[in-house]
Amino acid sequence: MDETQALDALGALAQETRLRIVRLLVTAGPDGMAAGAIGEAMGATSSRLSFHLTHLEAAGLVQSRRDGRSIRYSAVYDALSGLIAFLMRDCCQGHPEVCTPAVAALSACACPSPEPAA
Amino acid sequence: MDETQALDALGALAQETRLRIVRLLVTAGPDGMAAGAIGEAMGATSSRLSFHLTHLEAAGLVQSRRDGRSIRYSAVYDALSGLIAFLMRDCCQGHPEVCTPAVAALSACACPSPEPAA
DNA sequence: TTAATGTCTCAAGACACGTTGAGGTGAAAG
DNA sequence: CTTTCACCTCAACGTGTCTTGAGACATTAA
Repeated sequence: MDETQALDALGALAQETRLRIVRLLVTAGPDGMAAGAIGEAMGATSSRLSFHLTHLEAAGLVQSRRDGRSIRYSAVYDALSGLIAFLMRDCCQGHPEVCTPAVAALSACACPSPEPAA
Repeated sequence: MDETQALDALGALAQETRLRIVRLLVTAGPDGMAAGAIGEAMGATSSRLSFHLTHLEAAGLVQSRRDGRSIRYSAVYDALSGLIAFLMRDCCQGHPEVCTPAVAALSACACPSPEPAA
C-alpha cells in the first residue's frame, strides 16, 4: 500500500458511520451482509448508507456483489491489513515504540498463529 | 483508545501534509523536530504548518515543548500504537485475516523484539 | 404485465476543512 | 530597549463532505 491508498483508506475510516460499517463487516466475515441489514444496524437511510458504502468501496475497504435482489457487502481484509502495515512501517526504522505495544495488543487477542509462514 | 479517539486520530492522519508530518516525526525519534525544520521538510508556509501541527496535537498524535525560541514537536507513540490496536481489535473475534498479514509485515521489519514482556 | 422489494442516483443545502495573508506573541541578540 | 527570529492566531475565501428527499433502476413474485 502506497501513501495515496493509505490516505484514501484513512479518509474513508475517519467518519463515524463508515468506521462502524467496516467494523461490522469485519466481524461479519467473508460472506458480508446485505445493504439493508447494514442500514438497519446503522440506523441510516438507504441514501445515506449507499453514499458511505460507495465511498468505502472506492477506497478499497469493502467489496460488493449482487445476491438476488440484495447487494451484499463484505470487508476487504487485505486493505485493512495493508493499512495497518503501512502505519507500522515507520516504527521499524529504529523506533519500535509503536510496533511493540501493537504486537502486545495483538497477542492479547485470541489470534491463532501470530507468526508468519516464513 | 475508544471510537471517538480513533475517529480523531484517523481524521488527523487522513490528510497528506499531516500524514507526512507524523511519519517524519516517528522516524525523528523522541527528541522530535523544531517546527521550522518540519516546515522546511514539508515545503509548507508557517501558517499552514501551524494549522496542521495544532490539529495533530489536538488529536493526541504529537506533542510540543518550547526549546529556546523554537518549538519542538515529537510523535506520541502510544497514540499511534493505540490506533493500530484499535483497528486490529475486530479481527480477533474469529477473523484473523487482518491480524496475520499485519504481523507478518511487522516481522519482516527489523524490530528487535516482536514479543511482549509477558 | 403489474406490483412490491431492495438499492442506487441525483440535486440542493448546511456545514466542515484547508489555504492564504496579515498581524501578533514570546525568546534571544545587539 | 530595539531588533530579529521562530512560531502562532485570526478572518476570509474556495472547496469538499455529509445529509436529505425525490426519483430511477434492477430483481422477484403474483
